Amino acid sequence: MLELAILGLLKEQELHGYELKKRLTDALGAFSSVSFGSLYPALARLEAAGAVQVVTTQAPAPALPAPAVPMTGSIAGEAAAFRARRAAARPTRPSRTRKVYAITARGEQVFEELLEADSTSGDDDRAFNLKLAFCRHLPPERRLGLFEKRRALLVERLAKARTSHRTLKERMDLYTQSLVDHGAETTEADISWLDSLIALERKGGTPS
Amino acid sequence: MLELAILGLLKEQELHGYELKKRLTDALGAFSSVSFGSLYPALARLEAAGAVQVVTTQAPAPALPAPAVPMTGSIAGEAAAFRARRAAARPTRPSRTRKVYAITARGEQVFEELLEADSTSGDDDRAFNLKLAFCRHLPPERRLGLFEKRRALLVERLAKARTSHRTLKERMDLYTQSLVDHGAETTEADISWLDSLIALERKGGTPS
DNA sequence: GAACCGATATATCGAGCCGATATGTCGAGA
DNA sequence: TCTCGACATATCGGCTCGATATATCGGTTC
Repeated sequence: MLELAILGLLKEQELHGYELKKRLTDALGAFSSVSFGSLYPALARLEAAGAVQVVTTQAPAPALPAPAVPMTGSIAGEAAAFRARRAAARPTRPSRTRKVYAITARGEQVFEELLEADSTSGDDDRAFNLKLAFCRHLPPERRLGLFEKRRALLVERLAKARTSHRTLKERMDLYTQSLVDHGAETTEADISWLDSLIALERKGGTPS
Repeated sequence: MLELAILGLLKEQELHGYELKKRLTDALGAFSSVSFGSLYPALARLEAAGAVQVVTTQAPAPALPAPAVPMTGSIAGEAAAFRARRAAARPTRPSRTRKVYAITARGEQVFEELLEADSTSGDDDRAFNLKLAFCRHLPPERRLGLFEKRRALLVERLAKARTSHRTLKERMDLYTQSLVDHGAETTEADISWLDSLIALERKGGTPS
């Protein structure tokens, strides 16, 4: 499941592990945190599978990522200005011992397989959020299929929750009842949201 | 995290592993699925820690296996109810090789510790749902503390999502933007729900 | 200028959880 | 009879996590 995120990010830009982790937690931190303990093994797996490839080690890679940091030569003062500039625009300063990864042709193939695979894990929600974050790489009809499959899953989950709530209401205490109720409402909201996504898709409003 | 659920169920009734799994997936299946691959090791851990205890093996199981347990289980499944009905209608003859577990005094202690522990895992949501399903065993003021701690976490998450959405909007495509938006709305709804739970708690409407 | 701190960067470890699978019993039905 | 599905326990490999180890670099502090 992490592979999908890694490949999705590498599809856009070559990155090293640390930066990869920062982008993952920045963009999707609310939904899923990523730890180094899973990131680095995942990168190793992908490399072993030929899906990614180390393109740079120990070098600042002058070609694309680093836009030639000017490095003002003044010695005294303006530490505040320097700090502000560093905080505002930070183009990934080069450092020693980093491994920059790039996606391979095989990796592109794996990426698409992962995007369309039925989530093997029981954690459907996280998987769908991840897929949504990268579904722009899918052709429109497959994207639509992804949305509708997700919608069907949510409808089924809602139905199960409703029958469960009806048949077990007497046995459940108020807290569990409230939990199930709220879960059902959340699922309803998810379905409505998916409906809006599907409608947008049918209209043809496909973004970049 | 599974320990909490196991102890919570065993607090109400002595059960064997298979039945334990069925009740878990029946009642909380919408939120978290439980597999044997985690259930049996968890039971072994709990037994090693002295939190549970095997009370019956090779159960002869006459009419009433559990002595003086009034079956007030609030967490029970539709299928479990069906089985109970069928068992009442026909004389149950199961079964060989099953291990019925009971909670110990030490287990009760562990249960309360788990209920109040800050979730060590990154999976806060599942953990809170589980805690809510068993929080009736907590004294009211601790229950309130649990709710308010959860509320604070959600507020923080919402704030982070909002700033993230503001600062990274340009980088994100429409799908990811929609995902973050919907996540924020869901979190808002969660906070409102928690507010209603807190209000109910302050009013003193403590159930069973 | 030395000593320290935080950010950068890679990597491993133990433990928990999951899906899949193995093993075996039992009752119902083809 | 013999197979099929439910019951029941248990293990295996794999993935993810939090914690931890290691090391460099820039900036702050004394």
